[in-house]
Amino acid sequence: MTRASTRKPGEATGDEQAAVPRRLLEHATKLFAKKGFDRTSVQEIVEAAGVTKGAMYHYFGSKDDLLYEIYARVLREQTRQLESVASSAAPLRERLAAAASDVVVSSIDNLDDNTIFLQSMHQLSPDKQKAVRAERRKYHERFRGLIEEGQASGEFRTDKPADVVVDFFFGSVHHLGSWYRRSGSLTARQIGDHYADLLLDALRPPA
Amino acid sequence: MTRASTRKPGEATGDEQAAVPRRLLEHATKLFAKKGFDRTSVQEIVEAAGVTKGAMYHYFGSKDDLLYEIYARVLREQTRQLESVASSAAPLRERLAAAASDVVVSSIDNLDDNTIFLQSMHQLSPDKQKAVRAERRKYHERFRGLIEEGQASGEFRTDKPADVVVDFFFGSVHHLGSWYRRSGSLTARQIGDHYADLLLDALRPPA
DNA sequence: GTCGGCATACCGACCGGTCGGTGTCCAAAG
DNA sequence: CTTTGGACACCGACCGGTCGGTATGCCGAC
Repeated sequence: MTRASTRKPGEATGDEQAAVPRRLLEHATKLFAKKGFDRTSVQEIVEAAGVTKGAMYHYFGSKDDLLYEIYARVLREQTRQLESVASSAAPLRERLAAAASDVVVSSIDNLDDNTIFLQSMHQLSPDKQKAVRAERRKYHERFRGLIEEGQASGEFRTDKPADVVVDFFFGSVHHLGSWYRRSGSLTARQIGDHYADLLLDALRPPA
Repeated sequence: MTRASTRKPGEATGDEQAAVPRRLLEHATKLFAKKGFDRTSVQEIVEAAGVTKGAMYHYFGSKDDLLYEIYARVLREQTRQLESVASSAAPLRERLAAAASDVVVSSIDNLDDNTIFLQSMHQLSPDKQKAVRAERRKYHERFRGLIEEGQASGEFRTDKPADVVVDFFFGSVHHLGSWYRRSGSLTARQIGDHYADLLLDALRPPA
């Protein structure tokens, strides 16, 4: 209407640059994190993204779909990152420390996604929830593999089951969103290194 | 009508023993934990509790109120328990280990309340949310005090800020509900002791 | 002309909360 | 002993509003 310039779909137009699906995902993420999934209406999302419901239901099958896409993107990214660090040639302790610190930093960088994961996972439809859980599981198993490697080599204590340690650590990571504030005195990397130190030292064989 | 026996209000009647407010709280807890706060309708709660909406709004001011009462009860109990352990005469390391293990056990015993805390806290009205946060904060500060005591005495490492360690640990605790299953091979106390060990060992001064 | 890419109007379901009533018990009056 | 009155505990129909989703139409590009 008001905007008469010819443009190819998906191309930038100046103020509202990104393609429609991207904008929807972006604003949905922010709103879900701030108000929760159920309390964010589709109307709010499309208004924030500057489109209408028709546009949204043109690209996404449902409100659930939106949430699922947000999850899937984050999970893919974190899995990719872990795989890259874990399979490097560095010594085991360094690989684990890097993986631990990295996941903290990336969780802080994307605090919104993290918050959503925490609060809204259980509101997904059962089958989509299953898909997300399976992906998350793969991630945890890869991480656990690092710990088991250290237990086998004698570098890490063996009196604590590796899966308990993994759940222990990722509990901490998932909860970053509930207390970390950017205004705090510590940077994301500092927190990440602290967390990695705590994990590594907790894994030292007992005296 | 059908029940003609004389009884004092609040007294057991056989099949539906507990008083109405108690029953409401109990069933609300289960439903909130299973389906989330927003997805549980007042109608469902009162049906599960075997009463009507009129009864519920007679005892509680709102659906929010129900949630708040659930929180408050758990927080009071955990605070009481921590205070009792922390102020005992035992050596510091034992007090901290007991406090850590206890909070894990109590969190597992009341997995539902824990789940709700995680998922629904942000859906409370702002002022009630503030009240809950303040109470939670007091709890954390008491716990942090134990760690600072050990840092001052040289028993614990001082290169990690105590509040980071507290958030690290309680992240793990709050997330128990997302993975712990009663069908698993470890008892609540075993998990608690594992977690306490990990915490205490992570706090050992570095080599 | 027809097809993708939206906009707009609208539907039916549901939800939290309200409100006028009802049964029961107890205590004081007669 | 009987009556009365009213406090308490609860019932359940109902209301205003909101929400996810859909049906239909328009419009420029090819």
